[in-house]
Amino acid sequence: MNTASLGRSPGLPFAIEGNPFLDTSLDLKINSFGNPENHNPMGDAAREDDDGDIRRQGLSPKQKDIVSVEEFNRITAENKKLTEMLCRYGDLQSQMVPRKRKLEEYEWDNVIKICENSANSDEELYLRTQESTRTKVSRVYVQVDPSDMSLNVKDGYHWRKYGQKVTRDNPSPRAYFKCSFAPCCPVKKKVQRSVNNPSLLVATYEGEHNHRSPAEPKITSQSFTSKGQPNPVLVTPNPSSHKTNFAWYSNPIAALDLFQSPRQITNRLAKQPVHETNSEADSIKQLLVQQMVSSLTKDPNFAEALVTKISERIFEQEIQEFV
DNA sequence: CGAGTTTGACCCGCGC
DNA sequence: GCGCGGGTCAAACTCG
Repeated sequence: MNTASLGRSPGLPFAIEGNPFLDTSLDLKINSFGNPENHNPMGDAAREDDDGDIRRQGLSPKQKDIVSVEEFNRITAENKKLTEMLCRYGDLQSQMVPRKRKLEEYEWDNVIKICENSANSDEELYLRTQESTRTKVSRVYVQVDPSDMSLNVKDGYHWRKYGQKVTRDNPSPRAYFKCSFAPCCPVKKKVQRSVNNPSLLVATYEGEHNHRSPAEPKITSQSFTSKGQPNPVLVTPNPSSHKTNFAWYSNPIAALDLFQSPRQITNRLAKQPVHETNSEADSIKQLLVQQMVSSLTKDPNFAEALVTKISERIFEQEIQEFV
């Protein structure tokens, strides 16, 4: 079973998809977290197992050597902790089912509106990752200035362009890049303008980086407030480079503040027209879902922050309805 | 001078 | 086998 078939986990707004910015160990935890049938500490080889939990007996002798007992125990404990977090989330969510709409729906709608609403920045970045089967393939959508004809997607990595082609289904040329940060990094990416929206760059990443990100994009702390207008702005590693809206991708905890209360979002939706196509909206939803999932596994503070944020929302909603 | 880009040629898989 | 189209190579070129 590959991650592409996971879809959303039952009861959760989470979809597991490929992510060029995630390291392998994180993908392991995401798979385990998103679907119990995908516990897989060894990647593709162990993924062939049809059994449920991580089971060392499902691994080859060589794989058993690689996966130490300590590592296995550590992952198991980590998964248990994450499962508990999920249970807490599920309990909280179940309390909200009688509502007209579930919190998650409000949240996703809000994320879409935020994307639409940040058009004043130099570049807007909203991402969608699209998991392929064995090789990591993910897709990133970057909205840029339509007058900017370059096919440059700033994602923190260093790329060397090795080719450009005009494809049949799109009049815009497709640029081919290889990761040049590490000499033997196998990751490639293709960048091409969307055929439907020339201001949208579509970057397709293939493979996984075998090195750490040279510099994770950072966001300004004031870009996110739970009260004010969210305006995610990226401060790239190079201060002289462009600002990019890369925010919830690089700081998911801050992105939690993007989730507004249902009432706030309803007001927001009433004021703003929807420009997004359904597919693009889904892309953004999946992006944020993935971001949240990855952060849930990667950052121990994120799970607590998520639970806290949901609790706050429930409390806030109760207060509003009481008033 | 080194690193990155451009661009025509070439390779290869696929459908007919 | 042939043509098509996507992907890659590599020499020439550009730029800092």
